[in-house]
Amino acid sequence: MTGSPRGGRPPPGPGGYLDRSWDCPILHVDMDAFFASVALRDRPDLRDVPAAVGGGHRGVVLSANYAARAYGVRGGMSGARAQRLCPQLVSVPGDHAAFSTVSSALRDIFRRVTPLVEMASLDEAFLDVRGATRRLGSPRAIAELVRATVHDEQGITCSAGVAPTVSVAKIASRRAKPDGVLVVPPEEVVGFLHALDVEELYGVGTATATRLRRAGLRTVRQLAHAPLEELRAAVGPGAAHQLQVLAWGRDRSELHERRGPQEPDRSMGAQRTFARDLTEREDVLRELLALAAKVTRRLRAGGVAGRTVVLTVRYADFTTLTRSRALAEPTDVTQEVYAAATALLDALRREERGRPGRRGALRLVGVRVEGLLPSARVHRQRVLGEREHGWSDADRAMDRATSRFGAGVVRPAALLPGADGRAGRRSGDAPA
DNA sequence: TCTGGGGTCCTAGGACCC
DNA sequence: TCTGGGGTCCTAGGACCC
Repeated sequence: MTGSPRGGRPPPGPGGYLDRSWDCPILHVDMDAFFASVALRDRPDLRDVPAAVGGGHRGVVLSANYAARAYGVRGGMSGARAQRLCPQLVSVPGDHAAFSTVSSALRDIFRRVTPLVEMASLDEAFLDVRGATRRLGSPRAIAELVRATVHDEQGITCSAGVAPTVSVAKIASRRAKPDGVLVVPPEEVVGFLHALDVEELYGVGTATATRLRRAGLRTVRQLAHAPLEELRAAVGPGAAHQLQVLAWGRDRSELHERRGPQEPDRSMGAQRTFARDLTEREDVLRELLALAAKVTRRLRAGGVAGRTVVLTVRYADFTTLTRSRALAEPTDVTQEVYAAATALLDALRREERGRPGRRGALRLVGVRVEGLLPSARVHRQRVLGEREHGWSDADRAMDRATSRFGAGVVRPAALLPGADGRAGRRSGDAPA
C-alpha cells in the first residue's frame, strides 16, 4: 500500500508530499495475548493446549492463548464461564515481575527505532516513526522490523497498525491480530473507518454503543453523517464532538511521552473481592487495614503522598458506591489512610441505616489515594513528636523489613492470624 | 453472562471566594 | 443590600481501557 522511497524530508507543508511515508507516521504495536504469551513462554508443553492466566473462584481470565480463544475464552471473562466453554482449560498463574521485565525490554526495543514512544500500557505502544524512515525504511518496513525484533528477543508475537493518527493506528493493529501488520494510508482512512461498527472505535464502549444504537447509529459511516444535534441528544455535547472527530479519522497524530519520574501517577489504589460476602464490621475493617497498608507501601516506594482517600464499596447485589474525603495534608501513612477509610465506611453505614431495602453484605471494598505529589514537596506542618511521626516511623520500619525478608513477614497486629479469634482467613484467591 | 483489579479522564453540582 | 460572573476545590458517579 504505502510506497516508501527513502529520504528524509521535512514534515509536509502546503506544497504537498512526495514521500508517502510521511503520511503514516504513527505505528501502534500491541503484543498478542501478552500475559498468556509471557506466562507460557517457558511452557512449550502448553503451546497448543488451551490455557489462560487468571480465573478461579470469583476471578476473571486475565488473558487466554489462541488455543483457548478457539473455544470462545476471552480476557475479562469470568473463570467459571471459561471453564464451562472449555472444560480442559489449563490455568496458569501470572507473574507480575516477569510482565514488568518484558515490558521494559519492549520499551527499549521501541526506543531503538525512535525516541518518540508513548507506552499506552505494559504491552502496547505508539511510535512516531516520521524521523526514522531515512534510516530504517517505510513505516511498514519499520513495523516488520519491530515485530521481528520483539519475536527474536522476547519470544512473543505482536501485531502492528500503521496510520496517520493514533486512533486509526490502534484500530488497525487490532484488526491485524494475531501476528500481522495493517497499513491504512491517508486516502483510505475514511473508507476503512466507515466500514466499521461503532463499537470498534477506540473510546466507544458498551454504554456509548448502546446509546448510539438506540439513536439508530450502528456503523461509523452513519455516525459520521449524523446531524450534530441528534448526536448531542444521544451522548451529550462533549462526546458528540469527539465521536465525529474519530469517525472522520481526525484525531491526534502527536504522541504524549509517558509521564517520567518527575510526574508521578495520579492515583494509587487497591481493592479486593471476597470469596464470601462480608457482613461483620470487624471483618471489613481488617480488609481496609490490609488495603491501606498495601497502597501506602506503594506510595512510599514511589516517593509520593496523596491528599484524597477514596473508599469503594460493592454490595452483594453489585451496587457500587464511592465516598471520598480530602485530608488536610498529603499522606503516605498507613494509619492515616486507614482512619479516613474507616470514617468513610462508618458514614456510609449511617447513610444506609433505616433506608428501605438496605444492602448489607459487602462483596468488595477498595481504597484509593488520589492527588499524588512527590513526598519531597510535602512539607509536613506537624509539630515534632506528634503522633503521626510515630506511625510514619513504624511504616518505614515495616518497609525495610519487607524489603529484606519479603512481603508478609511484618504486618499490623490486627492482620495477624487469630488476632480476633477468626484465624485471619484471607478470603479470595491468590493474586494473579 | 453473575460479572477482577489497576488505572485515567470527564461531567456536574454545590460551596466558597473575589 | 442585592446581583452577576468567574475560578477553584470538593465530592460522586460514570465511562473507558488493558
